[in-house]
Amino acid sequence: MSQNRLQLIIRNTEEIVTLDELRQKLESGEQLKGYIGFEPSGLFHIGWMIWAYKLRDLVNAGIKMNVLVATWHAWINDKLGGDLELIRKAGDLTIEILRALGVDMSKVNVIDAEEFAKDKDYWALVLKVAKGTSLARIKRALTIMGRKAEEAEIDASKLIYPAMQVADIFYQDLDIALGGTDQRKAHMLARDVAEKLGRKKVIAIHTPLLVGLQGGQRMEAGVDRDDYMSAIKMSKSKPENAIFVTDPPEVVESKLKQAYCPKGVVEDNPVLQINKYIIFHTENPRLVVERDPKYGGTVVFESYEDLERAFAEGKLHPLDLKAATSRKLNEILDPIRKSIERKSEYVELVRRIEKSVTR
RNA sequence: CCCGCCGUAGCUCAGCCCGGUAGAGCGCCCGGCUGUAGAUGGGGGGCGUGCAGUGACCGGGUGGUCCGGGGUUCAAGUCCCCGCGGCGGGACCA
Repeated sequence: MSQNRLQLIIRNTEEIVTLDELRQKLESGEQLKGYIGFEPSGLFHIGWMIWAYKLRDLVNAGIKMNVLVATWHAWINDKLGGDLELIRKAGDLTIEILRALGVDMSKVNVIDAEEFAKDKDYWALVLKVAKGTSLARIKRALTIMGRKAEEAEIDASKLIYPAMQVADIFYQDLDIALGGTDQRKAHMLARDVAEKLGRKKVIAIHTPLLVGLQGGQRMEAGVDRDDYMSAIKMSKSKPENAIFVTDPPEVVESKLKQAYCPKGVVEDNPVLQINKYIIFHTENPRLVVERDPKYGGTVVFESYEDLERAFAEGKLHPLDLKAATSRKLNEILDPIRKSIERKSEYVELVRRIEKSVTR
């Protein structure tokens, strides 16, 4: 039984830090607490489904999960034009989509980061964390440092961000922190500082990240304004880099059609990755490729490995792969779209967020 | 979590590679130096004492669980293993 729980927790993850600790905690039989934080920075893109499914797994494995709606954090990172009200709403929408994705939200504790910010003890923790590390270490944990951060204008609040992330974890007194591998730095900082402050050392569970549709860059919800401007300048027909769960079927189709997917190339191939991390992670992990008999006829892949091999060997044409992927992905997204469309306020909200991100 | 560097006197570090009596600089303490106080006829000087001051100065002195625990060896700061602590870097993608 506990073996099954462990399997449920670790399947489809990129890494567990550490597996031994997780195994021990599970065996201890105590009620474990975990969390995932997300920045309401735009629409829910399909890359987020990876951690959403993992959240579902953790809930089903009996872990008491908190979902932290990181409104302040998003605000610090200038998301959605720094409009805190809109950030809050985007958070609500995300929660709604998690529900639609099959996460049992009745068992999940949704927390607004603003609740933390109201408590002076929280800020005391932030300071203690800051005291327990070095400036160099904090800078290293800065996610935005990745890009052209050297020149980028960076206000001082962004230096506080990592300390807040660590304080978030301590404040909730967690056993498990869930996130994409981009959260690794923050989680590791939390583990290091935990030793110093005599706090619980969280187990970090990291899910893989999806590359953007153009390959290379990661699928990012809040498309950078400058990037976007230069993108539309260069070419009007250039597809956006991400597929959102709220995209209509034909948009999904057209985005995928234009996605980076050279024949036989596996590396950084977004279409393959969608199969690997989403389609083959569902309860129905198979891909049906319908083809004209003159191209070899319909094939069914029962495992991602088979699919990748066929593609690498050139036995599967990118167009066929894209078509099949669109069909399957739309099948998966359909119930989510429907549940959002049922409420006109959400439809309106999607439109607003869309505008705000890209403007 | 992974990798690397570091941990030796109060402080900054050398010594470790190549095993054989633990070092330097700074600091600290004592003195050298300057000033000053002090019942006696006046004046001068010396010494001792107290107090104060002073220097990239000169003497003299003070300095150590060599991070901890094992191991190898006749002998460990030095070599090997396991830890702890500090720092820096890495960690999907760029």
